[in-house]
Amino acid sequence: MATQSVKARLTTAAFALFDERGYEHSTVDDIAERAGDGRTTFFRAFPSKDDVILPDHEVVLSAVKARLAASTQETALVAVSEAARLVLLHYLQEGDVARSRYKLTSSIPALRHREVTSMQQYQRVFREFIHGWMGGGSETGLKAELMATSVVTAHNYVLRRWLRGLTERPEAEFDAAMTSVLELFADINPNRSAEDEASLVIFRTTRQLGSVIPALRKIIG
Amino acid sequence: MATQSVKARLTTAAFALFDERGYEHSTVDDIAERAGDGRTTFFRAFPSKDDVILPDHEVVLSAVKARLAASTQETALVAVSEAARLVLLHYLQEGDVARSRYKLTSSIPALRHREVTSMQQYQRVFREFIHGWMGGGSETGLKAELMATSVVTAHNYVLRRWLRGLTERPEAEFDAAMTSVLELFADINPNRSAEDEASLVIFRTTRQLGSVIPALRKIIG
DNA sequence: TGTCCGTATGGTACTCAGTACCATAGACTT
DNA sequence: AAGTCTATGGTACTGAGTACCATACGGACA
Repeated sequence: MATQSVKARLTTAAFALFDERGYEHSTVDDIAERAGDGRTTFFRAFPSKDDVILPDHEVVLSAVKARLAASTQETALVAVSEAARLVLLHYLQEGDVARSRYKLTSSIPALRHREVTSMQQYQRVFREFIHGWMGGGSETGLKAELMATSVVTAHNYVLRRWLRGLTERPEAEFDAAMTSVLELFADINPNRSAEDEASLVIFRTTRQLGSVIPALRKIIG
Repeated sequence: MATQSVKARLTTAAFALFDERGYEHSTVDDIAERAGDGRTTFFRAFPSKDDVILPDHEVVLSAVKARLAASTQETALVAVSEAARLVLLHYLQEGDVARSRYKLTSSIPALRHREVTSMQQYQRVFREFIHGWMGGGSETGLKAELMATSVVTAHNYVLRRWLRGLTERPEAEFDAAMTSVLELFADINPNRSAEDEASLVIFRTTRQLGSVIPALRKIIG
């Protein structure tokens, strides 16, 4: 065990104890002792007891930031989608650990708070990135925020379905969810130019087609 | 002061102390003492130290639930909008108290967590209501969640602008924000029937209008 | 080999939030 | 007047989080 890193040792010890006795009945002393470390070492590795259930949050968050930073103005939306995908993939790779965590965060308020906070951090990163992509003006502030929360919400929705065992194809569902989110905001894509696209909008009206066509012809010219 | 309720006494004492010494340097003992109460009384009024910052969260949350419950299938969207408005109005009525809280939640992580949690609770109420309105099927789960988060996000966006002193007309901005959110989701309104509305969709194409009209005429009949 | 130094770790003592339990003071009933 | 119910205060305890100190380990250098 001494070959593992401090964080890894403490994390496995903590998950084992939480599983055996529950979260509240496992003290930080217990966790440190089972890991063969001192209490002080625990608090050096994790700022608080809660943080042991999301041991590599910082790493994933950095990966998200890096993925976003590596994009251009044209590939921004792809970057957003793939950055969110990174988070999902991390959970999928964790497998049973992610499931154990889900059990804990579902039942212990303190841990749910911790998880919500981490999601807020992702959301903030996405919001700032999207707002910057839109130019950063005050008139796009709300739209950027709506888009960021929607991306995170879609991610969480698919993640939760997978954690509950409701889907065998989380990645496919994620892609579908992300597509529908991006479609929702498609009209505010600042890269879309009127010239190089064949946009098409349909109105249905109670008026006869013949009475509308002259006006249409006048508009299109 | 003895005429005030326990909660009110403790709240004013807490805000005063937080303002003087800061949150971390005000212990629960200090707050209770200044309010003229015992420490036990504090924890009977508030489940934790954090909660003193949102003393009537439960009341507002109940009001939101009540407003939603008092709606019909047809007035659901109005109810959502007005329920969210209730939350905003409560903050506006608080005035400087809301501003003091904003200063605290902006700088103290523990209090920010507390506020985020309360917003999550609103979001949950909206999500369940909207999902029920949509029929509760699994195919509408994501849409309901997106809509609920968007409503809360729009509310928070306007609220934060007001808290920062960026707007003199928070209610008008709220209405505008809520309108744009509801427009965003307008196509998934389950009450909309094809018969009694004049829907209109426009496509722009590179083809000449004359070459498209025959096909259009064929469709509309 | 011995000394020096920076770093990682463990231990101790303290503050304070949160819980459990008990005692008492009013208020209201019968 | 006795009894009961509720609100409150007090005391003692657990455990998270912090500050500080001591020591052990490992490499650099003489």
